Amino acid sequence: MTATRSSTVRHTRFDSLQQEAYLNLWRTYDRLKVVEDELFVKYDLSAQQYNALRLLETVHPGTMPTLALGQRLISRAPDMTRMLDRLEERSLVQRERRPENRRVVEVAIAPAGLQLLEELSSQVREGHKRQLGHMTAHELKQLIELLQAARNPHEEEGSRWHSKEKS
Amino acid sequence: MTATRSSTVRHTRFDSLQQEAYLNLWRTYDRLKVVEDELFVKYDLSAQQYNALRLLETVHPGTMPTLALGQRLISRAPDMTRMLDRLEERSLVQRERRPENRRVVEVAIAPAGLQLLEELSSQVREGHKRQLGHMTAHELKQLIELLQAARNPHEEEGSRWHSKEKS
DNA sequence: GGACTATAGACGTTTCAACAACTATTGTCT
DNA sequence: AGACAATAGTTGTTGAAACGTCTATAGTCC
Repeated sequence: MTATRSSTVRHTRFDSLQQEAYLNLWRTYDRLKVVEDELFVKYDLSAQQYNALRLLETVHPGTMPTLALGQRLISRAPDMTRMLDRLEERSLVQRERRPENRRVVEVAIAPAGLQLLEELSSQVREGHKRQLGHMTAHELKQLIELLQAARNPHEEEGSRWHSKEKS
Repeated sequence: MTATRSSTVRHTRFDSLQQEAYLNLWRTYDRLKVVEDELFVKYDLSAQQYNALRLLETVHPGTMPTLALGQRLISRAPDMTRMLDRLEERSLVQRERRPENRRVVEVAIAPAGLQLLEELSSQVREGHKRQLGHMTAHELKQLIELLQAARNPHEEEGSRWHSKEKS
């Protein structure tokens, strides 16, 4: 009687279904992140920086206060100042203080930043295809919905990531 | 005629379904990670370190070579040496070189490490409940399956994270 | 069995992230 | 108007991650 991998054994590595889900989430994120990072390192960018540029692009030619930008990033960024320092050094963004309120620093994407995004756009698209191109549209939609449901209680009510109840 | 949020508008923030899925994955991981980190900082641990201790626990009272441990962690860790330095300083693990092969360093969890895990176990369980306790078992299983499918092509064939085809 | 290669880890350095403390500016309250 | 509080960033510091290089040991092949 050799022991076969029966489905009742399946969860032995995990303490609970919640844990299994979380560790799978972590692992999956980590694996897919590798694909994305491969692309960005070639341009000396972090995913987070790319994300910031993308956000600034959406308001271009307008601007955005430093902190507002930080709050809208996917992953929380407590050190916007230095991140913007690096982007500004490379002329990817511009900063200015306006006389109306000299506390806030308004940030805008610079021409070089727009050009970089342009240059990257097709590669990023291909990267996402390499990451998840093997999944069907139906699977992806289902995954997205479940992920939203999973994090929803952890999002603030008004956040762009928060989704309201269906009913 | 006020514009309602019709479902056709839903994807405007994303370039593709793959991108939407990946960014949702990232965001969800980031949000849930916050919950876990809250717990671990109280014990001056990183999630990665906790993970390493858990792995060592599974082989206790046996040992594991440094690199093997690094490869089995959820997220890749290129600097096991110093991570183990820190754990050893706190007497959570022990290391030794054996005469059979003086290249490899065998790592074992130490009594203090076992005790720490014991101390943490219920809190970790509660943490996972706080993270995902609002999801039904069915949803969690579905999520797990989709996550596995999503990362599967990015796992090595023999990895503990790789799942074979169903058929 | 000596040269060559492969393996396992350690170490030096640079860069980033996180946290706290600090500065400058504006708003509020009496 | 002056004192106090709140807002928006900045800066210092410490710890950890990433990367490549370096050392020690073991296996392989004339």
